[in-house]
Amino acid sequence: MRTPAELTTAFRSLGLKVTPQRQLLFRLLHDNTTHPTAEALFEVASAQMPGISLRTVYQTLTDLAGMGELQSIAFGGGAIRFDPNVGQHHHQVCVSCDEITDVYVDGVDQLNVSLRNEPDAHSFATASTDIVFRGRCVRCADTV
Amino acid sequence: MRTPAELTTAFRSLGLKVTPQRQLLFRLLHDNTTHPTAEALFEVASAQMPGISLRTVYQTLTDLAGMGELQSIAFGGGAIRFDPNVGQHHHQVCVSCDEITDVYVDGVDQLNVSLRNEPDAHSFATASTDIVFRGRCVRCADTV
DNA sequence: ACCGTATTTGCATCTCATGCGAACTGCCAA
DNA sequence: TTGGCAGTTCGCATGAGATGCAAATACGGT
Repeated sequence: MRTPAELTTAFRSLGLKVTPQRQLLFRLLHDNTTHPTAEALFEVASAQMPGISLRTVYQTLTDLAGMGELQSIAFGGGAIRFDPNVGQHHHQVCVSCDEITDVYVDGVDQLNVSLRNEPDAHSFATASTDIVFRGRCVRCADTV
Repeated sequence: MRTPAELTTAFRSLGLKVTPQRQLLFRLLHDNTTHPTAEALFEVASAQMPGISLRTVYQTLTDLAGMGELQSIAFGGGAIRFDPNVGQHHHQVCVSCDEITDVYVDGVDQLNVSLRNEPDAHSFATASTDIVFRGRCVRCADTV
């Protein structure tokens, strides 16, 4: 997503207001690589702004996602996670500690997709491809 | 997953009982390609066995998934979906009608994965790879 | 500084999923 | 075939994640 300063301009030009709550969330999300849930972000935000509402965090996350500034991803772990990296990338998920890491993959568009009883699946118009690698991160590989 | 007959034997040999409810669910799930949610399966089951409990459906789905007879997959759509196809495959999801189709992909193991500031991501021990293609199915491509 | 409108907040509500215990039943053993 | 233990079913309560709603508040253009 864009910088807090750029988001401030973007929000204003859309008739949206830039409140202290939103500014805080802009800062907490910018360059954030932890793929936080709404609750997790709320915890961090609360530490810096006691009293901020979980509802506001949800609201702002929804707004940002709607503007294309955030990607929301649903892994199996219950809550939805938010990713300020909206570029073309994929994810590695550690099955042990749930750490999520952004990864970049070559050759995705060249994958050969086929249905079970047909030569190919060209009839489906793919708009995006999401790849999730599940396994063990370096740290957890040792502690097996 | 295996056939209802095979599952019956498998359950018995594990000390688990084969009830009419379970037999019905075995039948409804075998060769089922609709990737149903627990609720969806409950609806179909209720039609054939009025009074069956949603709780029982959840219970049996959990059991089957634990035995490796079902794969549970979390797309963004809220409820978890179950897939009796436990072979190596991936999914196409129609963003318009939510239809999910199994697809087979070549070359997954040859994908070149890299981190942002490192040559590769070999430090991560990938155990499985899940690919989701999002787009429009044949039917929904027309009705744009 | 004013005022209209967007936002924040807290609470209620909703969905999906699981915990729990009483009643029931499959199925092994005698 | 029957008895009885252990696994199941089922309904209700509970919990997590997320959203609807309305009153009070505050941003920001004028």
